[in-house]
This record gives sequence, C-alpha cells and structure tokens, in this order.
Amino acid sequence: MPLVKTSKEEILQKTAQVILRQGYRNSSFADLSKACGIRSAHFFYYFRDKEDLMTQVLELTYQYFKQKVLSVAYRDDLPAAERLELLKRKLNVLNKTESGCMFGNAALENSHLDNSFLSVVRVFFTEFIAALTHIYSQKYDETQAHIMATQTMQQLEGAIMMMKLFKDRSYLTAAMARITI
Amino acid sequence: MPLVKTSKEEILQKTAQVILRQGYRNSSFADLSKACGIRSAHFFYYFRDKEDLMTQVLELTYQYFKQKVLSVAYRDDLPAAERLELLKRKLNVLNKTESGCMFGNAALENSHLDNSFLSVVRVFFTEFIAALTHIYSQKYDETQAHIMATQTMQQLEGAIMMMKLFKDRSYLTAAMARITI
DNA sequence: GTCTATAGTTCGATAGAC
DNA sequence: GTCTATCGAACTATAGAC
Repeated sequence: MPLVKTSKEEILQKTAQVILRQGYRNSSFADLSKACGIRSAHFFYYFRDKEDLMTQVLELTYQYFKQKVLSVAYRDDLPAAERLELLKRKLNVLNKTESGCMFGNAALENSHLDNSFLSVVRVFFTEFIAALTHIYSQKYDETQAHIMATQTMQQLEGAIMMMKLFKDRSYLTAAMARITI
Repeated sequence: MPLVKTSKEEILQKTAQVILRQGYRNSSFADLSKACGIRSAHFFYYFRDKEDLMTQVLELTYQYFKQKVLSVAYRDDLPAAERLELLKRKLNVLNKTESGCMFGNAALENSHLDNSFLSVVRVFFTEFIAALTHIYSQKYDETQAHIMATQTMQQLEGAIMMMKLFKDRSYLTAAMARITI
C-alpha cells in the first residue's frame, strides 16, 4: 500500500487523458484509478461524484485552452495572419495523440442528457469561434468573419473525427494547412 | 408456430433511433426494449449480443444511405451540379431530428476499441467521400476532387456536432447551403 | 425472470504530518 | 491529538446475457 501523495491537479490531468481517449461513459473508476495510481474510493474525497469529476476535468482543459491557445488570437500587436499561424501551432497539441478533441467527444456523447458539464462544452466552442472571429475580423466584416470562424472550427472537428476513426493524422494536418486568412 | 410479432427490421429501426440519439454505450437494453415494445430477452433471439445488434443497426443504416442517398452521385445522366443538389436534398433527413449522424457518433465513441462494427463506420465514410469525389471530379481533377469531398464531409460532420450540442439546426442548414460545385 | 459482473458510491479505519 | 490523504470492504443499482 503505497502512500503516494496524489494532488487533485494530478488526478485531473491523468483522468483527462483517459477520458479524452475513451470517453466519459466508457471510462470507469477502475480505469481511472489505475491510470492515477489510486483506489477508486479516493476520487470521492476530491469530487462529489463522476459528473463533478468530469465537470472539473472539462473546466481545467478549457482554462488551459483559453490561456495557452486562444489568448494568442487577441494579441492585437501582431498582424492577423501571424496570430492565425501562432494559433495553429498551439493547436498542434491535438496532433500529439490521435485521441481527438475532449469537447467534441463530450458534445456527441452527452448532448441528449442535461449533464451539468455540457455548459462548459458549449462555452468552449463559443469562445473558440469568438477567438477565430476576432482574427478574421481584421480582414473581413463581423458577419463574414463569424461565418469563416464557424467554418474553420467545424472543419477542424470533422478532421479530428476522421483522424480518430482512421488513426491517421494526415486528416488533421491537411485541414490545418488549409486554414488561412 | 413460434410467431414473433416484432420483426427484426422493426427492432433494428427503433433501436437505430434510440442509439442515434443516445449513443451505443448510453443505450441499455432497458431503453431499447422499451422503445421496441419487447422484453430484453427477445433481442438475443435475433442477435448474438449487443455488439452484433449495433453492427446490424449500422449495416442497415449504411445500406439505406448507400441506396437512397449516395446513389444519386452516380447518376451520370445528370450534370454534376444537379446531382449535388439532389444529394443535398436527400441529406436533409439529418435535419429532421437534432440527433446527428449515427456514424459520426459511433466514430468518436468507439474508436479507441476494436469493436467489429467500426469497420462499417469506416466503410460509410470512405463511400461518402467516394460519392462526393465522383461528383466533384466532373469539374476538377481527381486529386482536387478528393480533397474537396473530404472537406465537404468534414464540414458537414462539424456542423452536425454543433447542431446536436446547441440543439440548433441552423448550423447544418448553413453548412449545406455552402456546398456547391 | 434470474444470474453474474461491474458500475458508482458510501463508510469506517488508518497512517503519517502538523 | 487533530487533520489530511488514503485504503479496504461492502453496499446498491444496473448492465448484459440466457
């Protein structure tokens, strides 16, 4: 019985990896506890229930994305084209694994329910589109920029779906290459 | 006369509706049997197990798509633009409910496993892209046509994801409107 | 209808840090 | 000797299967 100190942050990160790969419903506490090196009972020390765990996983992932990825869209000292290239480079974390997008997975898996964590998923996509719109709006009017942003995001999610299904990263690579302003 | 009042076809169709909405893992035999009006034991008369049921649901849905939707892509008596419009009209079944695409859902939910039914999902997308490629290749060379087909399909899947998440059909409507040759 | 496995969850105990 | 993190056992519900 190893008395390893596992922080809440650590649990959230390991859990995120498993759920990214397998989905929410398909990840049991048995899976999660194995990945974290703790017993499943211990999750309930930090989290109310599985839904609470998922909510916090999504919130952490969203915060990471907002701060590390989306923020570059608002660096108005740089020209739009450069901000877009920076954003694309940051987005390449998606290409590290073939596990896809946490939020896309969660959207398709849980939209029929009224899980509390769905609101985080909706916020993620809303903010993602807003960031892209901000970049495009340097060259196009607000309406057109919003359309292009939505299109870009949808193209990415579609490509990620193919990447995950065919275990082939070239779908995402190709879609990324097509993103320009 | 061991007469069964509920045919296999009926079961497959009702089951398909539920799984389209809720996903594979999220649909229990309790859910499915309620929707079909049979007792859960009855499923095992027609199907080996849940995976077999899902495989046949996907195969039936794929056959429907192939015959009723994708076939119009190969009606070479019609000009490409007209075939594309016809295909789009057929695809509007997706807009009837906000439940999304069976195959997109299955792709994201199960890609981490090696479920036998994943091959049907891969065939669906391969054939979908092939059909679109055939239409585009009337105007563009084969390579370009294939790229455009992949892009169109990914755009649709992305839009369907948004539609399902936000329960708002305008994402799909807008994406459809943008599909041209 | 019943069986078995597993899921999510609860509870009480414990071992060390302060 | 209280506090925090952790574990082990057990409970309850539900799943898939026949």
